[in-house]
Amino acid sequence: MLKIKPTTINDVAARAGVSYQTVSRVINQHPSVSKNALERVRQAIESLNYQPSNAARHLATQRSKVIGVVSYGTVHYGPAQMLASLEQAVQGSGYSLSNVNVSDLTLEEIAGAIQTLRRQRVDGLILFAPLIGIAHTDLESLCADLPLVITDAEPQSGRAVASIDQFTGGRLAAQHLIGLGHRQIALLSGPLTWYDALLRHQGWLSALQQAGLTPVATLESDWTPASGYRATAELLESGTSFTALLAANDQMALGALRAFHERGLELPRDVSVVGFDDIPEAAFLEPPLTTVRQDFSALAQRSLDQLTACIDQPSAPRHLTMLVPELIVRSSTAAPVMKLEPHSPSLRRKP
Amino acid sequence: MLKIKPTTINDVAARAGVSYQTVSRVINQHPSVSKNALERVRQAIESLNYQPSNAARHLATQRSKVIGVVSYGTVHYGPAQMLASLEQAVQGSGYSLSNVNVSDLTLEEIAGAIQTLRRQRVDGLILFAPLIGIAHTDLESLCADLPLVITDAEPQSGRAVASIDQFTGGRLAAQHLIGLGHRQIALLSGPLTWYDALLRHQGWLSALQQAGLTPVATLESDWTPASGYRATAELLESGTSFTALLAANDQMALGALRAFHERGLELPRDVSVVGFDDIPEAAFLEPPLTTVRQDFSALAQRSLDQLTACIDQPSAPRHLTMLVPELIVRSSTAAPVMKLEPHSPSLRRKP
DNA sequence: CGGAAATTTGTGAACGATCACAGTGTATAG
DNA sequence: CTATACACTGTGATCGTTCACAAATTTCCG
Repeated sequence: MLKIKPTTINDVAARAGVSYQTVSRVINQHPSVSKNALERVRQAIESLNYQPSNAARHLATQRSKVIGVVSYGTVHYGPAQMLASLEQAVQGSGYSLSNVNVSDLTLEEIAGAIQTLRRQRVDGLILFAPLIGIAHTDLESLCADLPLVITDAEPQSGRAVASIDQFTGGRLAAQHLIGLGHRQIALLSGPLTWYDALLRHQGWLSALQQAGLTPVATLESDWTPASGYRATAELLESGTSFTALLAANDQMALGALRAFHERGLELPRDVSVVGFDDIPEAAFLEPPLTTVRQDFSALAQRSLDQLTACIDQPSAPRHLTMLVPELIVRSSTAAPVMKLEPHSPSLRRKP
Repeated sequence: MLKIKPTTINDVAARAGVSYQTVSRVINQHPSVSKNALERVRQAIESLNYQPSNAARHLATQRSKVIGVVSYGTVHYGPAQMLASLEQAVQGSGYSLSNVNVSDLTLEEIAGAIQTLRRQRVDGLILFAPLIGIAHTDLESLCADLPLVITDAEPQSGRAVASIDQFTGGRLAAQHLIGLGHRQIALLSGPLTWYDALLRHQGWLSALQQAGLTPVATLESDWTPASGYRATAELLESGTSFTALLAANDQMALGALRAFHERGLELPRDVSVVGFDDIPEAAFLEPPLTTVRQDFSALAQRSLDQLTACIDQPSAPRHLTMLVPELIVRSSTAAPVMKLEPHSPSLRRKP
């Protein structure tokens, strides 16, 4: 298990015939270095392929230049996209990312993730785990005095929050259907332990309520196409009558599409469906899916900007950023067939 | 910009009334600590919410306990899945992951990524960037004496490689179509700068050749549904006659599906399509997609096992792991309609 | 050419942990 | 009751870097 020691600042100094401090100055672009020394040190660095040790630097400067991320469900489209966007956004900012993905939304898991990141002495924290059920006081004590930006969580006073306005997104989707004339609308939610899922759900309800409607059915499933399929199949079996379905993400909408197809129902003639996310597949489904697009890279950029602001100036005021998502109308939605027609479009109306 | 200093081993020692060394022993579970001291230190750690500094530890022990990852294209399904699986796999191994996603497959980008990871003094490297065009000698000098596992790259002697056997995957897909009786097969490749794309392509060709066939068309696009759609549309416009299409991933297959739909072609009656990846959506498309499934979590686990073996014992022999992907037959493939029938299934045959 | 100012360079201590070794104190044996 | 082993505890040096300060060198001006 021999391990060859990497070259250090001293090796470079010896090679260049200067003191280690001069090398340090070159690395940190300190102005008081003579042209001569600068050149020699540069060459020594080059020829030894020297890279300064982040750990030693961190120890000496008391800043790790690492931003911690606590994520959840990165196998799903939204979180995966968010993570990739964050990675993109830190490029060139001088920071690097350290991500811990929690497999469960328990307080223990979250606490464990934060502790892992504390051991790394991260300079700040971006939380994009839906924190329903985690008391703010717990979070407070876990993060202590760490600069923190929360994503996908309820706005809390005194905390920097950057979110996509899921509530408005939900309203947008529902209003679209209502505007088309739908009055019998079923809801296919994500797991309501996710803050996003809850907010989209509440957004739907808000719009329905405003139009004097109540959902004809409320289903909850787990974001996957399979669960969306099952839930929709059950709904159809139950004989509930509806003309439109609001799904909390595109994958579940896809499962629903499949359930409709299998029963010979056509979109948008027999049912309208609105998804959420605008996954790359959405435009190419049969039919192309009307959905709500979220701008993850903008969210990532904002989160990062806010966090770095907090790090540089802890006294700075905490902002609350809300990005409004965008409704993308495609072909999975249309006006419902007139109620007066003899062959009513309502599905399997109970006898 | 005041920064409250995190608690150190000395704070704990003072609190517990012992020396810092005793605290260190408790942290590292050294046996020679009296029950009394152990208990007091534990309480001090608890009440101060102490977390040892990884950086200081790293400096003293000369091991960072970090594994570096160089990835490419993590917005796409495969790489994203691989990354999530790796994250899953390191949980509890004592290591943590540091990922750098390169935006370009140039030598400079790769070199930059590796340097970033060298500054972190990673204990080992997992490369899952398709390294076509990067000379082995370059790689050799970049990684010097770092334990290294390569994924998605050509087998190199002396290097540990863990891959999914894309070539065989491609063969499987092609053989399936050939077995069904297809003889006019078009190919829809990914960008051939990706090693995976190239290998799948070669696998297809190999199976076709073995059956005495040549592809009726060869398209190359960029993994996205949109590009798959465009390529397929162009193919249809060109009037080329074919009964089946091999796509290098499911998303491009989806784009193709859409192009067929729009022209009134039905699957699998008029055309058969095989994808690659088995994305969660695949089973719910219209029609459910026949595809080739890759086991990313197995790949991640293997890569990690190999790497840790290399780290613990650099002299250990390098293995070459090949995971065979699995053909998932669904409803997008069927035997072609008989050629003898009056209304031939071949598409837009040139006059 | 002398001396002050400015520029450049070097020295010692610190960061927070571990390692190697040298002390304690207590029990066990002769 | 002394000698020896053993369990436990503490001290100094170290890892690779930066910081604060001091020393050495150069530049400038009268």
